[in-house]
Amino acid sequence: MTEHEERRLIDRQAGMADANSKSQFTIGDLAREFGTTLRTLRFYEDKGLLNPRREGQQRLYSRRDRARLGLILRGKRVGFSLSEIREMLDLYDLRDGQVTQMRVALSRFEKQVDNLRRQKEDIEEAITELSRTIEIVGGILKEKERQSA
Amino acid sequence: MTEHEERRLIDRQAGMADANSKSQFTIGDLAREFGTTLRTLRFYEDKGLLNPRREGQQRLYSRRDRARLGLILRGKRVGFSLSEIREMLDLYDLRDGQVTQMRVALSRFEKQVDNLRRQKEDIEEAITELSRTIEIVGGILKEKERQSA
DNA sequence: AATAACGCTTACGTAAACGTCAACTGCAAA
DNA sequence: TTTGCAGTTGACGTTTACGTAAGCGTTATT
Repeated sequence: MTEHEERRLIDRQAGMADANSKSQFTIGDLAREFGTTLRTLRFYEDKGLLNPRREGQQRLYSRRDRARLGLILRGKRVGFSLSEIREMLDLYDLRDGQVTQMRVALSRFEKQVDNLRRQKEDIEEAITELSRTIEIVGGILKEKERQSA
Repeated sequence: MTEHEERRLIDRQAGMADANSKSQFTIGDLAREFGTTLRTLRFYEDKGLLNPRREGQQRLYSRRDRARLGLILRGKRVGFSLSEIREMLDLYDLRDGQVTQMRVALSRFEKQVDNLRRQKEDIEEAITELSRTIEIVGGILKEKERQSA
């Protein structure tokens, strides 16, 4: 079965009625719930972000795995790379009492906010530059149209 | 000579006193003036963005080439990919009287502004989400510190 | 028995924009 | 003549986050 077909299957199913009551999840369960693909989950595992147990060949995800996946996806949304996320999760596993770990995370989050702010500024500058160009080009265009009229 | 060494050479030279009086430029001239590398200029040529003439083996850039390079770099700054830039430059070369060409460019610029606005929104959302997380984590941390005191 | 639904693995492909090497050539100054 | 600087041409490497292909196994249903 190709990934494409897999996705169609995922898309057309919804019934996650008991997602919170369950304590074990298949790879398909999680893909559906979080709107990702099987490939992605396997990829994350390959990168050491997830470690579901195996029932024979099959992956079985615990509630903890599921929570980790949630953290991974949030991390992505806010612009962390997978390797950064991995580091933080590893750190989280060490739990040296959590306080130190939380402090570390906190400072990374703050740094990332700075990054995002910088990116935002870059984009704003680009918008400004492009808008200026648009006005200039637009002006010339109008001029030309006036002449040819 | 490695790229690293090349860059050092570039960095330590400045004298572009006559950059505007000249009409011919070596690859090093342009790299210095625009703050890029030789490799980059060769790469752009490879991608069909630049077409300097040759004096034997050596590349010789005209003022027109130099202007094109300026456009390329502006295009990059505002978020166009090299292939998009290439298309627009090619279009520019056709000069069907320029008006049609300018209209095409104009609409692309406007689309790109939309893209940039969207990107900006995404970043703003990320900032919001991360800030919320920071507050939560920060709150818990304070709580813990209070307890241990 | 066949098909569907779910899962598995290996492994190559993709896009973007160059960086990094290697191995030369040409020219001028010391 | 030996450096040193400037330039040349391949061609492979890098990064990120998966997509896609291909082929195979397991259950449950039809």
